[in-house]
Order: sequence, then C-alpha cells, then structure tokens
Amino acid sequence: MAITLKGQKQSSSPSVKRPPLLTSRRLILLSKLEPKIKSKRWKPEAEAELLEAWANEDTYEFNMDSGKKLYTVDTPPPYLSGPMHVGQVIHYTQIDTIARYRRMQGLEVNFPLGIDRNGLPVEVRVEKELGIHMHETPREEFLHLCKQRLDEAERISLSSFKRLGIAFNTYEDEGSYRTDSPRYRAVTQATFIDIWNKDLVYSDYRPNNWCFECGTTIADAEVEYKERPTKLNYLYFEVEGQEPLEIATTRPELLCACGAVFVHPSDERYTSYQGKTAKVPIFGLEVPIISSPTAQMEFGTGALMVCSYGDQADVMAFRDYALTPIAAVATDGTMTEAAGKYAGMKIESAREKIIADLKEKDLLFKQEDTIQRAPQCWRSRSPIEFIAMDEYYVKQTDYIDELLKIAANTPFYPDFHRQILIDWLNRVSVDWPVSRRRYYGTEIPIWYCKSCGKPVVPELTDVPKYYQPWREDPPFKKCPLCNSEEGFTGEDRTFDTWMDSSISGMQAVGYMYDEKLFKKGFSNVMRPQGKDIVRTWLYYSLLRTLQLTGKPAFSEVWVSGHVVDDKGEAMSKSKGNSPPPMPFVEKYGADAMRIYGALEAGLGSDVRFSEDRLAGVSKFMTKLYNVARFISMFPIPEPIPFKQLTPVDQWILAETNAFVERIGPECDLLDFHKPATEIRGFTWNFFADHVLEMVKGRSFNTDNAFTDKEQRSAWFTLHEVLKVIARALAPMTPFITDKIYRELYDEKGVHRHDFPKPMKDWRSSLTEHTDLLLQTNTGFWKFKRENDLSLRQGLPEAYISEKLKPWAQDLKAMHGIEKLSFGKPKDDVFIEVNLPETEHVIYIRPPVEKKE
RNA sequence: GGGCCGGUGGUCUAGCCCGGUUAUGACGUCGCCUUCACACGGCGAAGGUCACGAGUUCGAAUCUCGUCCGGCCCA
Repeated sequence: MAITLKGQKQSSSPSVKRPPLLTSRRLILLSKLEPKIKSKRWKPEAEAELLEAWANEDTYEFNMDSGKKLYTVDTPPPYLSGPMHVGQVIHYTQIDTIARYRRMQGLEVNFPLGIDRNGLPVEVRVEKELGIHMHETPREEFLHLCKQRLDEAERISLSSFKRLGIAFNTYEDEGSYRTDSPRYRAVTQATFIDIWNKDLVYSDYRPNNWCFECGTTIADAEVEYKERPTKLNYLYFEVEGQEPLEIATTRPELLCACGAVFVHPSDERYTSYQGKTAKVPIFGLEVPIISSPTAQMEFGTGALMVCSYGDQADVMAFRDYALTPIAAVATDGTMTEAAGKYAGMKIESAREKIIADLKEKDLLFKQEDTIQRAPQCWRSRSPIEFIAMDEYYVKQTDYIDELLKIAANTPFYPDFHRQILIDWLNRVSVDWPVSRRRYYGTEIPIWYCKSCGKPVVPELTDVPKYYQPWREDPPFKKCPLCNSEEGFTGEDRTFDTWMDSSISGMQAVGYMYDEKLFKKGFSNVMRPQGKDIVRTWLYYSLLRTLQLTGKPAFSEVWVSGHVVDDKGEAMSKSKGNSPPPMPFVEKYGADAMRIYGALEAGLGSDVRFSEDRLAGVSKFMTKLYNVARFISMFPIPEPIPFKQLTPVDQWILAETNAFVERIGPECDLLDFHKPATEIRGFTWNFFADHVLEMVKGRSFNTDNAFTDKEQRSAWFTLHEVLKVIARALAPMTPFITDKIYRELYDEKGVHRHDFPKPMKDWRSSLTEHTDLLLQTNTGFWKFKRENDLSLRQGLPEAYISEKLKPWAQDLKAMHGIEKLSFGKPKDDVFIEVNLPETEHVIYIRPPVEKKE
C-alpha cells in the first residue's frame, strides 16, 4: 500500500512497490502542533515595531550607581554633513555590537550619543549654498546659518541611528552631548586654560600649512598627500665665471622667494660651483650655492632651488641655514609684492606666465612630465601652501616618549593597528598649531590688554564657564600683567576642532562637571574608531589626556578598516559608488546590514560592500527565523536536569557548549568576524541540517515510537539551543533575536539576558563521534539521491558503525529505516556507501522493487 | 625610498603565530527535489599548482629569504 504524494515522480518505475513513505505529515495535522511564530519570513517592518517597544523601555539606560563595573564607549561623535553613507552605517553598528556585547557580559555600559558639530564643513556648505563669504558676513548671523543646517542634518541622521538599532544610553538631549553646546565648549576652554597655566601653550610666527579654501592654518595631522601630474621645468641659473647652472623645479612661480641653491656635497658635477652665488632668472636675486646632503643627486639635474616655504624641506632648509624668508604667496592664494610684476596673480596663473616669460628669454630649456606629491587639506581637499602666521601652539614634542609607552601598553584590537600610531608618534617633529581663523568652533578664551598687548586668560572656575571673547567682555577688569584698566580686545580665533573632539572620552565620563562619574568611569574607557583618524583623533586624545591627567586615556582601542565598494575601491559620492544605505536597510533589514559588517571581513580589514552579498547574508536571517518558527511549535517543558535528558540530547547540548566555548574568546578580541561565521555555521550547517532533522521524529512522535519523557527531552533541548543561539547573536542582530525571545521566552526581550557562558556539566562522550554521525547522514542522503529516491523514502534495513548506537532511534526516524543494525551485514543484497573523509562504510538494503 | 597590511576555487573569507593524511565556510554556478520550519529551502556536484622563486624539513598554505602585484600610510 504505497502512499504516493501528489507530484511524486513515478516515471522511472511506474509499477514499483516501495516501502511506505514517512507519514508524519498527516498526523502533524492532527497533533495540534502549531508554530507560535506565524510569519514565514523575517520582515524588516518587524524591526520598526520593536524600535517602538525599545523606546518605551529602559534596557539601555546608563546608571552609574548600579554597582556593576562601568564600561564607557567613547562614541566617535559623527560630523553630520548629510545623509549617512554605507561606511558610517557599518562602523556604528559594529561599535553598537561591542556595546551590546559588553552589556550582556554584565558591565554597566555608558554609550553616549555624541555629535560633532564644530568645524569647517558646515561653514563651507553655508558659503556655497548662500553664495556668501564667512569673513564678510556678520559673525552672529553666520553662526546662526550654520546652526540651522546642523540641526536639520542631525534630525535625519538620528533617525537613521535609531533605525539601525544603535543602543545609545538615550536619544534625549539629556544624557547626550554636542561639541558645540555651551557645556562641551566650556570644558574645552577650561582644559585650554589648564594647559595654558601649565605653560604648555605659546604663540609663534612660523610657516604653517595654510588652506586657502578654509582661510586658516591647519596642523600636519590634517594634511594629506595626493599624487598629481605636473611639469618639471629645467631652468638656467647664471653663475659668474661658470657655465649656467641647470636647475629643475616644479614651482617656477616661487623663483622670487628663492633663498639658495642646493647641490649634494659629493656631486662631482657641481664641485666647482660650491660657495659661489647663482643669479635667479627674471628676478635677478643673487643666492648662495650651498652643498647639502638633502639634495638628491638623481632628481632633475641634482641641483635644486630652495624657496621660502615651498615645502616642508624648504622650511627646514631656511631654518637650518638661517636664510631670510621671502613670502611669495599671500593668504588669499595670490602672489605678493615680492613677485614683482606677477603680484596679485593666482598661483596657477603666475606659474603659467612665468613659464611663458622664461621660454621667451630662453632660460627654460626643457620640460618633462612628472608626478608630484602635493599636500592638500584633509577637510576641503584643496591644495595647501606654507604661509607664515602668528598662531598658538600646544607643546607636543616633549610628550612623544611617554606616548610611545602608552601606545605600547594599551591593548589594541586588532593588535597590528597599533603600528599606525607608533609610526605617527615617531614622525611628530613640531608642536601643534591650534588656532584657527574660523567662526564655527570653540572660541579661544583669551583677551589682549589694550595697554600692554599681552594675552590674558580667565581663571579656572569650579564649574567651567563658556567664553565668547569676540562678543563678550572678559571676566576681569584689570590686566594682571601691567595692572592697566584700559580694557581688553577679545581674541576672535577659534580652536582646531581636534581640541574639542580629543576630550570626547573624558567628557563622556564627566570630566570637569561630574566628579563622581569621572572617578568611577575614567579608568575604563574604550575608544572605537576608524584607522584613518589614528594620527588625529586617537593621537590628540592620548596627548591631551596625558597633559591633563598624567594618565593613559583608554583601557582599550578598537581600530576598524574602511568600507569600500565591491571592487575594493574607496567609496565616494563623486565616483558614484556610494549608494545611500537606508534603502538597503528597508529592503533587507537592519539586522542583515549589521551582521554583514561582521561576516564579510575580519577586524581591521576593509569591508567590501555589495548588495548581492548583502542579499545573501540576509538569507541567514530568514533561516534563523524559520528555525525559531519550527521550534516554536513545541511546548516549553519544565526544566529537565541534564543527566535526565536522552544521551542524544546530552550530546546536542555538549556540542552547543563546545560552540559557546569557541566563540567567547573570539568575542573578547572585539572582532565579531569569526563568531559571526561560527554562529551561522553552527545554526545552519549543524543545528538546522542535522539536529533538527534528527530530532524531528521524536519531537512529533506521531507513531509513539518514543516515550513521553524522550519527547519532552527533545522539546527541552531544542528550546535550550535556540536560546543560546539567540543570545549569542543578540549583539549583532538585536532585532530578530529580541523578537524570538519576546515571542517564546521573555516578554522583556533578549537584551537583559547574559551572553552565553560555558556550562560545566554540558559534556558528553558522544561528541567524539560527531563527525562520523554527520558523515553517516550524508551517506544516507547520497544513497537516496543517487538511487533516485526521495529523501522521505523509507529504507528497509541498514548497517552503520557500532559507535552510533546511541543515536539509533533518532536515526531510524530521520532516515526512515525500518531495521537498523550495526557492523557489517553477512548478506550481499546490501549496497556499500563509502563515507567521505572517513574509512567508514554504511550498508543499505535498497527498497524492494517488486512487480505488482 | 621607508613602514604597515594583504595576495587561498568566478567572488569574499578561515586556516598561517604552535609545519603533518584528500585546504574552512559563504556567495555564485550546475543537477535533482514544490519533502511534513524555511524554494530567501533541501540534497548532491563541479571548481583551487594556497601570487612566484629559492631555502629549512622526512613533510610547507603554514617557518626563512628574495621577487612580483594590490591597498593604505609616511618621507
């Protein structure tokens, strides 16, 4: 009495009689086992519902008095200049994963929402959008325009952060920080007054990186170098009594600022020139010919002109040889009076004109193409020049040795990215210019005495006070230096924004405004950030914390790679390879987006983003949801002691425990790549494919082949494993795991539970046969496949390894084996199936094929 | 020129530190199966001289040296 399913393929043997198919389907319908989880798919919309629930709960609230150990995440305060990009999404969800993980480990996590609002981009935007110039607009008005745009950008971005499930302490203003708030700026200013009093600040006139677009000095750390093609021009410099000297330069417009010609001491071509003077073409200046080892004999002709502030090397040369600098370029990017008839021209046009003039006078005898590494501004991406200005400097070179020690002793995740910091520390050679000629930043709290002209800073107050010297009178009447009461002029410059953001971690633990919090929290601050801002944010944070407290800033530093496109190239709007991320979140869900960042690359490596791969990752969410849906069919029995479970269930829990033991140490490296891969593999390739299939029969127990006790043991085990999986995934995929917990286990959700810990008594000697067991399953599947049998097709008899005896009952149900024996059959009607990767063999008696 | 990271089937990735039978997993591809949680599924299959060269070794993806290529940072 063969039961044939509708659609069952019969063509190969229409008249064949086979043993009965597994018949549990009919009986399930009678058994009233309905999944508690109804939907077949995990839908991104379900995430939005959970967000509402979270907003009304206090799961993520930070309470420093909870008695637990404090763990502060020094959130990178994002600068919000527009909608989020994919890189930000992945970066922040990874940081959130760490925060959630630490919270589930029982730490009191302080993960504040912080927003960086100081600095240039918004100013540039206002200037561009409204066609105005900052320095020509009333300051008050300009600040207002900036603020409007920042508020607007903030609203959009905060909703994205929420949607992604970033579990900040709160999204309310109270408990969050903004770097342009009076309180934040007051602390920045107070820290400045502190180091001013410690004599760590001075003013000096020296050439600095100058960005024309920003109209301000910038620090070395804010300079990046870009290769660009240019012309190398070969000029004649006349030398009395000698053949003209041939000199190659990429900057002929700087001829007027030429201070010397360098040749290498051992360059025999120029031995006779040393000590003489050369005549600068067009301008006619007489400059010394100096032998210097800095001249590269291979470059150009081996002789080079040294101009005031042409590049870093020129600046050094002028200092070393005490040459008198001539400023050729003004702060607005035009040539100065020193350039004679080229004065007032932009650099580019002056260069063209000078080249034309040189050609005309036959002083230019060759041009060749070359690649130049040109410095440009980190923020505006426009070329920078060296221009001398008065600026304030914070001493930093004195701290390098101490910072190297801190770098060596602070744990880095991944460890190899520590090198980026060490390399930078070894390169810092001048102090940090911190004054900026911009408006939207923290004001430098200095007034200048109208009588003696000396700078005066306010005294430190118990509660830091916010000063705006460009519009306020100082908090003092009399100059402490000359006792004059003639009044004061307020400083109108602002700080480098790194002055603000370098104390974000200290602000997060209440530095200067919440002594109790600072005392409890300062020793355990984690810094998460991208590798691109090691020399700025990380470096300045370590420097300033050291200057202010004498201590290392961080207990852990986490440095991630970049998010790049599917070809490994940097994403940028202008390249068109930077799609807006939120539509992907709506399509595949925040959870898929979140775990994508973990599954695709190890910590510190770049993550390649592609929608196809994201779609692939999102399938795991569906799989997990359906695993939960399946298990949700079975009642949750009263807890059963481990020893009373069936040996197979003990084995399942032992394997689960082994898996928990594997991922724990990996998570503690704050790298979730391996844990994510491991969890997916365990859930899908082990638990779903083998365990669920194997325990299915016992769980339904439709033909009462098992006792009630055995059945309940299966139910209990399945739920236990699902709970472990959900909790292990909760930091990465907070939505789906929370949903599963709320539906099945705890209406308050998963996020108040602990991360899975190893269970001492979840051990079983059966785990040594796991591989053999899985291979045996594969053997049965392969046999059915190769013999054109449905996987549901029963088998009359089979022999398997003795070692698998404990699984006998479950295997019979799983593969539909009527008679299961062990060892080797004497009969030769059995077909041998070799098991891959073992020397084991199983023997299967094929279904009898009788003519009817 | 220096530093760092990387080079593993079409794509991404594990293994490398602590050398050892047939190299992990995923995506994609192909075949079969609408099978009782899931077709965003199941089962099976194809696909790799582990960048190249030399060395150490009984044995190298793994250790050493060199070369090449890519990315980032710095001079």
